[in-house]
Amino acid sequence: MEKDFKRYTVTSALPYANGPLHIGHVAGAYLSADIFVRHLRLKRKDVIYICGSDEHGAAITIKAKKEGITPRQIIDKYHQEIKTAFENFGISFDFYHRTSEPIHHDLSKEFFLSLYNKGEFIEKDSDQYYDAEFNQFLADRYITGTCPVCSNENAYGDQCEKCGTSLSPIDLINPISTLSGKTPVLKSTKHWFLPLDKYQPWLENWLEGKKGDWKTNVYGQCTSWLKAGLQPRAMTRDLDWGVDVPLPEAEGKKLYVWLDAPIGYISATKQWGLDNGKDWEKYWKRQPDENDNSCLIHFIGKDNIVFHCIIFPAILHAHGEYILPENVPANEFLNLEGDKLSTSRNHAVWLHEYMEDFPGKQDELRYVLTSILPETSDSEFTWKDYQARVNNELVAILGNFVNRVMILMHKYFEGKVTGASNELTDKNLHAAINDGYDEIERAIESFKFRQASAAVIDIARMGNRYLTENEPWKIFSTEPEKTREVLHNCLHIIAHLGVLTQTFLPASSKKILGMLNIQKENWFYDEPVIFIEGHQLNKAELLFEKVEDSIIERQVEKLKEKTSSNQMKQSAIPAKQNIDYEQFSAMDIRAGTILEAEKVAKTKKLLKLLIDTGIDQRTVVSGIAEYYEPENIIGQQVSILVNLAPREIKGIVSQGMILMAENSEGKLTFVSPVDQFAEGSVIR
RNA sequence: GGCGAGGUAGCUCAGAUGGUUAGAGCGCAGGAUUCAUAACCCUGAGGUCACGAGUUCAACUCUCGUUCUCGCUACCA
Repeated sequence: MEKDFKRYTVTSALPYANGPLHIGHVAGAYLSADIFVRHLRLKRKDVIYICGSDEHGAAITIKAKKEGITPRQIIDKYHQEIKTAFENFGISFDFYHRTSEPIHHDLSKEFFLSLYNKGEFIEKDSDQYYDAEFNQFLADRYITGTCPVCSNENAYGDQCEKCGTSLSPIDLINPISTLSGKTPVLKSTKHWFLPLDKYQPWLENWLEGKKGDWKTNVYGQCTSWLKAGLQPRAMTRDLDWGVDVPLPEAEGKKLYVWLDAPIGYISATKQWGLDNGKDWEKYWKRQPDENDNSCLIHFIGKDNIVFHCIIFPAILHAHGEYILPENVPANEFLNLEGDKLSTSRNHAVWLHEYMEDFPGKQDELRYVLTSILPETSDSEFTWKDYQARVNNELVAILGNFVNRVMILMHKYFEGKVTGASNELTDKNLHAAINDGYDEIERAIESFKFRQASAAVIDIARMGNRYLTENEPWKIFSTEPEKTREVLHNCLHIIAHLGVLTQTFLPASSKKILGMLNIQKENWFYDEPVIFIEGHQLNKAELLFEKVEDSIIERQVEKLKEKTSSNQMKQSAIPAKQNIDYEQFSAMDIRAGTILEAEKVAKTKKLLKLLIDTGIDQRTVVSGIAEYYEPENIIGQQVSILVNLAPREIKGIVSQGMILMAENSEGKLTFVSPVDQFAEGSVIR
């Protein structure tokens, strides 16, 4: 950020209100943003930090349906849970809103109408399934049917979860509405598309200007999309949950969740403005004088890059009145104990569970996560690392330094600051602290939060060194005044640590300032550190506690239990509908043997197999290349469905299907006779 | 397969525009010390900077190729 902005509008990705928060979310989009805004506030900048729950979209209605409750109940539950978790963790939003509020619906509609009236949308009619009984169009996920590829009877309209094929509802054989259980009818429906291709030249030009300024991972991802060529994208959906499309001819239609979600940043700001008597438009709209524009920064995870760097800017541009993001410092992903974080596998450290297990220790987690933020590439959280960082850095460096000084002050001077104490008398310390502030400021403003956090600890490290070099405990009996001076210098260092930790470790900062007996809501960077004559310090208390091995072991154990118990649960997916014997016997499954196997060119998963079925030798294309090497499966006996209609895959006609067993992680293994049986043996 | 990001000490990671002996923290070894939560402080060992070519007086840093990891996308029984 070269330019000095008058105002800052900072957002973090809206969490989706269908589940709780885990440390991956925090490390992705919230912690760095929180440090960033806390820093700007201490510089007395005009900054607002906005976020809220994203409460629309099909996934929420599906979840509600599954649990037999309303979408409203789902979002109320998770909105509250998420909001509380953020508060406990010390994420300092100026406003945390939710997209189900009327003000958001109104603004989203206004936004849509504005684009509509400018003629920015392309209207397109297409045939979609319609449930006559429920009198509504069916979103892809509301249709199930037989997958044309793998014959799975429970494939969804957008995807077959068994074989992973991306589908369109039209592809399904025997489509069934999940609402009425009846066969839906095809009916023409109109949708409004945003012609992203039309904005491509403008986007290219705009993004070109961000080269070198934006992180390479973000910029690279954007150019990757532009290179592929942008397509018009539907901004409306046939859904019953979301923001109504504000057109008379669009009854029963809702705005696409990715249109309304980012507008949520704006509507939240609007509500904040109303509540606080502020002019929200100054934070979002282009001002008559360009230098008066607010600096818009989106903090997100890398999965959101395309929406925040391409689609939303295109929308803002099309609207015309709004500012565009100055930067989108997306983080990569955080892994956990050698594996990806996974909500479905329950492989996660949930924020609310951490707060229960480690009450009052939010700063410890904040510190560890800040130290390992996935700023340039994926990074990894392990409990052992958590323990090491807390014990070796927070306890041993920062906490220990403060404690040493406080104890010495009380031991020698009854905790009272007297004599020359207004200023730091050691020039080297003074210079080093100033350098520290500069480094921290530079690092934060170029989104290098790990470096900034380390710089704070370095100041404490310097304090420890200063203490050992001057050894006040040795010289007290002979040079009490020198002792006093050394300790007072240390107090200045502690005060500066109290100032600096406000951004990173807000709760600990309060403790530090409390020990120094300084009452201040905020300690701005430009306020001097001065102790007046006779200033009485409070009692020393420990800032951080050592983390014992047993605590870490328990957490690691807990993680293993959760993951494995979840796998057990997942292995028991519910049974499908009953079929009669005739349907079963219609399938002709035989024992066969793989004669030849080779990778299908230009694919990752496909193997082309030649199978001896006893009846004949035939070619089958199978998506098992990720689990089997071609040369290792020659001679492998398999079960093969021989009377499946042939299908052309990648230009090869696949005649039949190999039966595979699949676990919850999608791993595949052959299903074959236990004993070697002759080719062509019937399986039933 | 296409595209993007990344592969730097045992571990986690830094290393603008190419330039003398490649850095930090942790871990490890040794020393010093006792004010402190056996913490602090000092010293040291440890890397052919994924691999192979090329450009250059000079490459971790630029170009090309190979390979591995992650992501997006395609294909997917």
